[in-house]
Amino acid sequence: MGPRRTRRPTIIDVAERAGVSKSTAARALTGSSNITEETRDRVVKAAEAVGYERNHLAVGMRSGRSGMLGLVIPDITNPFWADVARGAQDRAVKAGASLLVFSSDWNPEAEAAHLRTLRRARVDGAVVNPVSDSFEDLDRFGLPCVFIGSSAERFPDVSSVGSDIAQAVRVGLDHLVSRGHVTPALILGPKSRLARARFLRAVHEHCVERDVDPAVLAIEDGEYTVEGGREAMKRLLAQPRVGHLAVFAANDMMALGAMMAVRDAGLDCPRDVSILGFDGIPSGEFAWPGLTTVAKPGRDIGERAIECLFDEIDHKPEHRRVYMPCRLLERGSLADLSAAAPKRMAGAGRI
Amino acid sequence: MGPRRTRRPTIIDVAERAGVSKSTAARALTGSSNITEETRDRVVKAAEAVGYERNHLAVGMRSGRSGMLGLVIPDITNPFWADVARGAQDRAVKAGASLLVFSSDWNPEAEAAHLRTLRRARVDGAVVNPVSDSFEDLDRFGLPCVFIGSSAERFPDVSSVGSDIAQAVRVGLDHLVSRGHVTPALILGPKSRLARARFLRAVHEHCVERDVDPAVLAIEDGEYTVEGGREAMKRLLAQPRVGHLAVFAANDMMALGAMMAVRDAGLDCPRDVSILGFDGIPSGEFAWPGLTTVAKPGRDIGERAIECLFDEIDHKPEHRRVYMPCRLLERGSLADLSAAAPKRMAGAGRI
DNA sequence: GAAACGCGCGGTAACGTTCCCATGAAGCAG
DNA sequence: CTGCTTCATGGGAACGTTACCGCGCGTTTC
Repeated sequence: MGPRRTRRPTIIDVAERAGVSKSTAARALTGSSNITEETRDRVVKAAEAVGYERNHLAVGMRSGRSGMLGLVIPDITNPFWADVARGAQDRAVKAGASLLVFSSDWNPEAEAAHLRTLRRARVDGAVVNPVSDSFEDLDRFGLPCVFIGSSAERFPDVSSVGSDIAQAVRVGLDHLVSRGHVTPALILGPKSRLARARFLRAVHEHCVERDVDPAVLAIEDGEYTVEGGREAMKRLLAQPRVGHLAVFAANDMMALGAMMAVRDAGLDCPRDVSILGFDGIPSGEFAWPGLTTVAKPGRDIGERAIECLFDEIDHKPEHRRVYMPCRLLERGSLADLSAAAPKRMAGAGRI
Repeated sequence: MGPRRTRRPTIIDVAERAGVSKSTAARALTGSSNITEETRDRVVKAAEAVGYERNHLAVGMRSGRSGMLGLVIPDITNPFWADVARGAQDRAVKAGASLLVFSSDWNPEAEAAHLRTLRRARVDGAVVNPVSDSFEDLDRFGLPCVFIGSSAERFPDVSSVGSDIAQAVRVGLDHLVSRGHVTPALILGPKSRLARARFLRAVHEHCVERDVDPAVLAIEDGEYTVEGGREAMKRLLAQPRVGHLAVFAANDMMALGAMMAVRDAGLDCPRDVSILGFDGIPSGEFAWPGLTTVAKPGRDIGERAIECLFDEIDHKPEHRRVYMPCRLLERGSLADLSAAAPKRMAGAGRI
């Protein structure tokens, strides 16, 4: 930027200008004791005068703490992970640390490469959404580490932060029931995914509590994408049914895809079909109708993960597993079939 | 992670194990010349055996290049900036560098603080979307720097990368015209914004070329938000008009808000009103109808900015101002009123 | 056959910081 | 007045790496 690209002032420059040794200058600047108030003043003034800025590289070398943290997520472009990154960033900045952010694209090799880079950069620790199945790569990391997400459960020795799926499913189902949808159909992810099993287990538990036979729930699987949701919904609509259909999708993208399928079939959401999503991506707000969904607290998860990482770095092994609560984001994709409020629906239709 | 948190091996450990001096080990590992193939092999083997990983902090100290770059954007949560960040990230990784990412929240003080942090971290340079109006903070940065975005034009001495607004407006207007909308209304941002003036100037130029009087175009202003767009569209709809209304919004959020206003008024998009957006945010895909828009190449901008930054770092002052072309993202929010293809419209309605 | 040269390698300094220890002065008690 | 403690300060080492210089050996060149 500026025309001059000159040598940056070091603590020695400061010391010379203040007429003290570099040891004294360092003491003054780090705020340690055993120093005259007058000397400290002189040093601080000198530092300002020459525009001194502590060299974090050198500090890192000397102290073994670089003040940098790593974040490895699948894709910063994905709104959920952007949210996580933002939370992590804010928390790191608050503690005076910097964040090195990497996207792995769900690719184990890229993940391993990024972890290597982080190690070489001498980060103090890292927050990772593990995509690799092999314990190998991740265990080799050898630095303080906190995992994010459901897949983290494969690694019992590592602290992890994630959303509370059981609670989220409960919130979603409670809302569905309160709107009169007692036996919603489910659109789930591929059978290979751990998250699917957890989701389904939570649904079963909820059903048992409410004396509903889980077997009556229609279930369709699909990829965690718009297309996957669209296809799954097509199959659901092809099944014989009476009256209103309610669907709980395990992912907002699938929910949006399902919404498209409803439109494709010439039906209306929420009049004919109610859709509940899961994630809380911003796109859901602009769909028509707005997608009602159970929102994961991405930002909180990011913040919390960094906090756990600090504990890990300081060898305070307190929380090993943190599950953050999700909350309902009510928009317009659910019909209200409950006996308590049929007027609202009817009214809306007739005005 | 692992139970052991032991000292990391240094190049000296490698040298000892290979039975050479650390100079030789360094030569072998940096791939420089003047070394026997056999010795190099021995050193490399030794390095692998002890699990050696070069300490980038030390390298940075010695060489004055930390291999780290900074990225300061308003908000990583914003899809456009996430896209930029992703591009920057990928390009940095490709060059073996790491990216320190910060969000400024359009707050000049936060921006200044982040720039200070980057300087202390000894990054080799930074890519910044400048929010501060004052040249002061930014000029003080004193490191190689590339700006992103239209506001960068306030700083003539700094390289910048942005989208080519003139070209984008042209693409948008050409598409509108090709669909039979010759005199679209405009929804623009606040008068205070630089981007507004640029947008409007491009529209005028286009009109002059096509012998259209720019004065006939209806214009409404609003904040760059959904609500701003909604209000602006309300005002447009309140004006007397005959037949179909076409609108070019200067921002996707505003366009989505406009779409809502159309629905609020009991009208249909694209039957009664056509809407063209500008940005290319993913949410536009899930709106109904899908939002046709002129997409900014966020990822390319990020990549290109990092490339410029490398040039800046290497003192190759080649491109000072780079404008990246935008492209049309055709979805469903435009009616086709052109004489050339009325069959498609009619056909779609009758089948 | 001696000088010159190239090449592989080792020793050392330096990057900027902080921590430990030594030094000397001042204060204080015996 | 002496011996002890206290305290501000300075000197030096160390963190891990690489660049520079010099040394010895083998090869080439009149």
